[in-house]
Amino acid sequence: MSPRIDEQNQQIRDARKQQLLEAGAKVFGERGYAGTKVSDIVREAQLSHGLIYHYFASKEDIYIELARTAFTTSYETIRQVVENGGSPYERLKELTEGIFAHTAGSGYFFLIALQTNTSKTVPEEAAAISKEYSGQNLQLLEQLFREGQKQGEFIHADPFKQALMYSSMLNGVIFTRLTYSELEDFPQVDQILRIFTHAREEE
Amino acid sequence: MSPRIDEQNQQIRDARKQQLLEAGAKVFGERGYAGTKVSDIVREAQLSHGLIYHYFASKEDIYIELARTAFTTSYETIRQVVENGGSPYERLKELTEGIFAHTAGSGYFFLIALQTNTSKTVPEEAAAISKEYSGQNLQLLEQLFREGQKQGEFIHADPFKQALMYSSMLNGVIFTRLTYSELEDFPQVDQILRIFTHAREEE
DNA sequence: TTTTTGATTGACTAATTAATCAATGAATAT
DNA sequence: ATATTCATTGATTAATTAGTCAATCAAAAA
Repeated sequence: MSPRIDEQNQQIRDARKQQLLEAGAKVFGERGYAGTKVSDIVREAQLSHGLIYHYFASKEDIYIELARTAFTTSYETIRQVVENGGSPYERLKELTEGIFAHTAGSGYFFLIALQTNTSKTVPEEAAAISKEYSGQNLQLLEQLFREGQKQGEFIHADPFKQALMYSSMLNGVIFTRLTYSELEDFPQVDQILRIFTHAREEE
Repeated sequence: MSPRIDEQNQQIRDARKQQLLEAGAKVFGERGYAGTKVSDIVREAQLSHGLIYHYFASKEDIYIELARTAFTTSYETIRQVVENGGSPYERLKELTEGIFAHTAGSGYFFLIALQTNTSKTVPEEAAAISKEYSGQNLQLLEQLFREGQKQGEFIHADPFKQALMYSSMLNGVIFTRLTYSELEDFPQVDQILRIFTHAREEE
């Protein structure tokens, strides 16, 4: 009776949706929400214009789903490392290296998170998600800095500001690296972390 | 014969153009090129929709003029400080403090320069200007790091990468500060510059 | 082979936004 | 007062882009 069984249809649907999300991540990341046309996404995905509306209600909808993914994964990444064992410095280093490794090839989800955080033109719901998670991420980092200061590994300074400084710096460096992707050994994690630690000549 | 003398007309024209450029800087900075409507600019400037086309050929045109201003002034700022007297560290510190002071209230020109550098949706001519000046700015910084390393003030590392690191970090921090503008004493310039100097406990 | 179901297409419509232009307004010399 | 010139307006047109939908296609059961 059915030309395809449900499971097969589900597989097709999953694959197409994934294809559209990946294409969306790329073009939204590169061109921003307002700068991206629906036609850009479907061209990247090599699908027809109409099909995107079979899987998403609107351009806003696909962006919101991407933003949600970006924030939940970044939060989980940070939480896992921060709640890990090891000294605060070790955890901060592991986190930093992990983030750089993760954004090495394509930082599209990073870019989506960043623009969702900062742009006034993203869908309202995405901005709301961003606000929620950004605060949580900062709290995790703040706690890490607090511990590191208590244990004497980190210099004393307002932990919240240190968390802000850390994420600012990360944003800046990752952003730059997406432009100069051919550079090897950029950035040097140890060098960056010197901002937060006590003086010591080289590692 | 003439209802207004040329000089008067010129004054009016100058004032209006300035008004539109300031409004444009604000909304382009906040919303990006693609996210900005011509109606956003004229609303901000409190002028009629039609008038913007009396002073600029197109939305692209006004953006290009803003981008040019952003890049020429940033280049001049950097050049002046870098070619100043003082040790490399002193000059780097002066530059950094100057940039933070300059972008304290509204960093609209900073934001325009940044997005012109990184977005794929800005007018082609603006992107060309950006490419030219960004390279020049980096060269100035690279030279400063080279000198600082020669004189022993700065740690040894590829001067180009240090210049990139410096500008990345600046971008990240200024960006963050535009969101958290209520923060006092953020960032601490001395703390940032520790990335580039030899170990020493506090200043 | 035929039928059925749901994915897929792309021409079409609707909505948004850039750009135009005929009409108006404000200031000043005559 | 009137005439002149140029800045200014906003309704209108043009161009772009989001979203729709009737028709088509592909795969498998009957």
